[in-house]
Amino acid sequence: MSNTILSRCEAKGLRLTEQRRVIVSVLEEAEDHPDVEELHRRAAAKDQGISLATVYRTVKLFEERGILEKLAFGDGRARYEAADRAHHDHLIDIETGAVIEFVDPEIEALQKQIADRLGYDLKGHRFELYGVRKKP
Amino acid sequence: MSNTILSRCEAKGLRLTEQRRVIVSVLEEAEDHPDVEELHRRAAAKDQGISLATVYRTVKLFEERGILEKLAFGDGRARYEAADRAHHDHLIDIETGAVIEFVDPEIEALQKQIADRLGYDLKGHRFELYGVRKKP
DNA sequence: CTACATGCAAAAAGTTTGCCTACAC
DNA sequence: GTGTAGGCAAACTTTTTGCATGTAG
Repeated sequence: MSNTILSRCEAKGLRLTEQRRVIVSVLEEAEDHPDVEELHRRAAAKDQGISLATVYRTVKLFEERGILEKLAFGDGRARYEAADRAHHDHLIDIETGAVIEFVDPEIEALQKQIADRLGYDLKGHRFELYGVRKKP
Repeated sequence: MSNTILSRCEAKGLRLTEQRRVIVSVLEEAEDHPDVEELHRRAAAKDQGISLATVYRTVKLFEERGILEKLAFGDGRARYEAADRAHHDHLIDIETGAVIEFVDPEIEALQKQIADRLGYDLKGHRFELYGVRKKP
């Protein structure tokens, strides 16, 4: 089974306009966590006519449909990443804003235990650590 | 040693104006995670003349001085809590926005291990889990 | 053909700032 | 008395929305 953002859009019956295809390709290619303006910049580089409003409407739609996840890292901007990726967590550098992804099997297991204890289901959960780079 | 927000303001030599005293008392009394508008509402209820701009300036100042921590839970608003409280983490209910605080010694230890491995110092770190309440 | 998506510009919502007055120290 | 804080309103930033037009299915 294909797990691309595009295939998930098709599976949900979303209308595949030119603009959405471009935004999807930008998302597929992104290896970082661009905010909406950055997504727009990259999309507009591929296809001039895309408006910022369309990018906002598209990421919001994709989030509602479970295709993207919205992240909030404390600066005032929303960031998005594909929701179907293997689960991972984030370490955010307080000073530079850099985001490091990591996976730790033990912390994954603990997350489930804690959520269970509190009566919660970790649908779309994530783990965010905020720190500063150690001086060597 | 007293660890109230007020005593930390004094320790940092901050000028204690009437408005700051009121905002501090609102923060001391808060058991939830009010956003800035809600802080302003509560502060204005105690002392009419406090402006929203002052609340913004005050929480920003307190954050810079390490007295408060800024939280971002995905809605577009900043929330603050006292930075000197015993460390704890947050479980955020995706559907209702409710925030549950919890502490787990194992996850605390793992956080430090992971940060160490990645070369980070967990200054002002926190742990946020996003989930949905289980249907019974 | 028709419902839905887009562009543009205006409006909202949240936050910051300039300027002048007021007050803590 | 002096430098810093506050009030007010304007500005800024991020996000949403109304409306007329375009287009995917």
